[in-house]
Amino acid sequence: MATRTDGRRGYAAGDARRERILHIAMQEFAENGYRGTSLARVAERAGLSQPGLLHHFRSKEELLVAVLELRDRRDMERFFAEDGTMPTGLDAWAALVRLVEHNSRVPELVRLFVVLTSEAVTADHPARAWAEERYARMRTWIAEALTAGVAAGELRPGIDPGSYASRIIAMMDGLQTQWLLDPGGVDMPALFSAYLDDLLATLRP
Amino acid sequence: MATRTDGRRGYAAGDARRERILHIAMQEFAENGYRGTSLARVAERAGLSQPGLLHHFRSKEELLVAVLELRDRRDMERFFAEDGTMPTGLDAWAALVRLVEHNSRVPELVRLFVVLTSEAVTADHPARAWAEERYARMRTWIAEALTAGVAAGELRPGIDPGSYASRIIAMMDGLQTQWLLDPGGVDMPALFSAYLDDLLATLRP
DNA sequence: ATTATCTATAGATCTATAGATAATGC
DNA sequence: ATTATCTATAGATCTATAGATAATGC
Repeated sequence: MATRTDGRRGYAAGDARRERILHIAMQEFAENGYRGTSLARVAERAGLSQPGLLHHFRSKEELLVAVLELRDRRDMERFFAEDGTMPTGLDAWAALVRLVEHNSRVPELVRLFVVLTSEAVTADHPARAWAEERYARMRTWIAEALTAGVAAGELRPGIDPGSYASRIIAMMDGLQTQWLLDPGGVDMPALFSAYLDDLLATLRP
Repeated sequence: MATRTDGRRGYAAGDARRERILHIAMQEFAENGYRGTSLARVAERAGLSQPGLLHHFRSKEELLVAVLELRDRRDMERFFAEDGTMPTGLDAWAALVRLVEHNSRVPELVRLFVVLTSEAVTADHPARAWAEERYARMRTWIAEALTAGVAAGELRPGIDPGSYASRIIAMMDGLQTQWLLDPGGVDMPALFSAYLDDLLATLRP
C-alpha cells in the first residue's frame, strides 16, 4: 500500500519501513500510552536504530500524530459506505451496532483509542486536539443522522439530537473501558445493542 | 485528621507530612497519570527531598496505592448515607444523580479516576487490580439497588439488573471523558440525568 | 529505639542532534 | 541530490538505595 499522503518522492524501501514503524508504534502506544512508549523499543522492533527511526518521524509527537491519522483514515473507511455516503435514521442504528461488533474483534485498536483519549484529558497532551476534534466529528455525525431520522418519520419529532449523540458516544466509550478490563465478563456488543434497543423504544414516533 | 489506618505510632509531624504528600500526589497523578508523574516533583511540592518522600512511601507504586485508597474511602463516605446504608430503587436513582452533580464540582478527582482507569487497561499496570475491583463493586451495588427496586414494585419485573448496572456505569464514565475534554460545552449532570429519566420510563412497571 | 530527614549516587532510562557513510533514483 | 541509515553522544530525566545526622517520644 504505502499510500504517500505527503509530497515525498520515490524510495520504496523507505515507504515500507514507514508503514512497518507505524504499525508497531500503534501497538506500542496502545499498550503503554504516549508517555509510556519508548522510541528505542519501537525502533528495535522495526529493525533499525533509534536515530534511524527519527529519520522517518522527526519526533515522538510526530510519530503519534501519524499513528492517529492512520487510525482515523481506517475508521472512516469502515464507518461510511463504499460510496462514501452517511447512513441516517434506522440505518445509522445498524451501522453503530456493526461498528461496536467490529471493535470487539480488534481490542488493540480500541485500547489505543481508550488510552490516548484519556491521556489527552491531561494538560498539554499532544493528542488533545485530536481527541477534541474526534468527539466533535462523531457528535455532529450522529446528531445529523438522528435529525435525518426525524425528517424521515422514523424517529419522534422534538428530540434533542445533540444530547442523544453525546449519550450514545458516552455509552460506546464507557463500555469499551469495562470490556478492556474484563473481555470475557463484559459482552460489549450485546450491552450496546440492548442500550440502543431501549433508546429506540423511547425515540419511536 | 491524619487517620492512621496502619499500625504506626506517634510522630505527629510525620502524619501531617504524609497527608500533605497524598494530596499533592493525587493532583499529580490526576494531571499526568502514573507514568507521567515524577516523585521528585511531588517531593518538591511537598517541601522535602525525593528520598525524604520515599521514607514515607517506599516506592512510587506504594504511593499510588495509598492515593487510590484515600480516594475510595472518600467516595464511600459520599456514596452511602450517614448511617452507612445503601439507597435502593428510586432512592438509588437520586443518589446517582447527586453523585454526578458532585463530580461536576471536583474535576481533579474525576480526572484522577479517568486517567488511572484507562492507564490500567494496559498490561501490568499497578492500578489494574484496583480498577477491576472498583468496577465489580459498583456493578454489584447498582445491580442490587435495581433488584431491590423490583422487589419494592418500583421497577418492572423481569429486567436484567447486571446489564443495566453495566450500562449506567458506562454512561457515567463516558460522559466524564467528554466533559473533561470540554467542560463548558458538555453539561455532564444534565446529560446523565436525561439518560436516567429515559431509562426510568423504560423500567417503570 | 524509632522516625524524619538529608546528601550522594548508582544504574537505567529517555529524546533528540551531529556528523558520517552508503544506497537509490532522477 | 535525496534518502536511509549508522555510531556517538549531549543533556535531562527517573526510581531507588546507602549511609549519615538530627529530632521525637516512650
